[in-house]
Amino acid sequence: MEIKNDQKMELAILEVAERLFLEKGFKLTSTTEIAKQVGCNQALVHYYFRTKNNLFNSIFEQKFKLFFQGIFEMKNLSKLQFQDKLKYIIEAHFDLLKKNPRLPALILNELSRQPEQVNILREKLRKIPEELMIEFNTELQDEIKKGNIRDITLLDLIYSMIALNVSIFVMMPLFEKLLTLDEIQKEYMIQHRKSENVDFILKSLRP
Amino acid sequence: MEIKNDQKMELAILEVAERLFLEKGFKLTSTTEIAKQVGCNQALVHYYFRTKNNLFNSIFEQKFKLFFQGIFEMKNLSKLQFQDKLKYIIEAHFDLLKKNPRLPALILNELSRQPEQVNILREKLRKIPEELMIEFNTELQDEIKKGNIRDITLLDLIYSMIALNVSIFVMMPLFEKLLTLDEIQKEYMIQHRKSENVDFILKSLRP
DNA sequence: ATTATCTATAGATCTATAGATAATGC
DNA sequence: ATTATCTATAGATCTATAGATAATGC
Repeated sequence: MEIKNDQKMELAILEVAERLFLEKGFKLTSTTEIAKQVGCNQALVHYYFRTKNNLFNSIFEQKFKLFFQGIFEMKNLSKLQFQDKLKYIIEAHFDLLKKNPRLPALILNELSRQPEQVNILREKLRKIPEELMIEFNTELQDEIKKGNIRDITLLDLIYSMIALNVSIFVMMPLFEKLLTLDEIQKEYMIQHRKSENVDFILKSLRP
Repeated sequence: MEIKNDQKMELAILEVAERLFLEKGFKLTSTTEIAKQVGCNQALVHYYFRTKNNLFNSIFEQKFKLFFQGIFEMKNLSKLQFQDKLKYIIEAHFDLLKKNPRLPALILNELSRQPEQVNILREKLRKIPEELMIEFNTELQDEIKKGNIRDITLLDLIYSMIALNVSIFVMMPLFEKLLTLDEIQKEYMIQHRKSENVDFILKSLRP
């Protein structure tokens, strides 16, 4: 159907698989359907990746890393004052989710499969945000001492951010079904949520 | 294996099915496994419910109602002042989730199946909380006018409550895997989260 | 020669039903 | 007689592989 010349077949399989795995999760995605949507036969999927598990893992690992390291990837924010920095982080986190709206659901649903895999991921996680978290935490404690924000632990703050940010994307499919939203309404809701989350958190942190 | 005399078989099937559907969702739960865990043969599951869909729906509908009407079921709270009432509602919602920790995931994952079902559920939803929401909303607007809390819409407030409350239960399986929590740590986290959510919301609502 | 793609198929599911047998209620 | 339970099986998947054929790189 499509023109898939050269060595692009492997990439095409990866692309379709990524989309389907994000949509339906591991078990509900069949190599048969992947092949159908790619436009090749089902055996070819196994030719390149041998097992469905391999195919899934090569996608999942990369997405998993993206999700978690993205949280604390604050580049050159050192000049900003704390409130603005926090606002920037919340918004960056939100934007990351907006670009990968089905990612949280995938991680939450699929991490229970494969207990061995969890250990590898745990290690990968541990390395990434350690220094950044410590750095940000000292800043947070400074601001609390200075009386600029109320007393709160970094973990409680992060939880609130993740909960508020992730929820809109996790619940959006439900809203779409129940409220029959069109694209414009959906986009509006998402934009509103972004500013509202920042506002809600900053207001809660007032001394 | 177990003693299943009398007409208790149907109930036994429902119980096991409920647990498995909540654990694994519709498609990943087989009538074969339900039967195995009940201790009967697979045909019996179909004898009582004919199709797997029927079995699922009879469970899902009831759970779905439970989840949504629970949010606004504030009994004799009229005497309390607004802040305390809000605290009570947040905690009641949290407790409901604690009793049904896998329910949100089920609803989020399974509502996409069966578009016909959605309409029925939408109707059921519409009736329940209408008056309660209006009543609570006027109270909210009163408090804002009196200057007791900052300006916020009811929907934004409800979103924050649901997002903060639901997230801990949706994310808990992930935490358990990644942080290898035992039951005591888990219970502690949940209790902490309950009081923290109330605190976070009330602090954010200060004028 | 090697690599990519295809056809065909074995072996595991899983749902739903048909038809036999056991248990129960008059 | 009716209802509950069982055995057996048809028909749909689905994953993974074997083996044939086509395409590509020297």
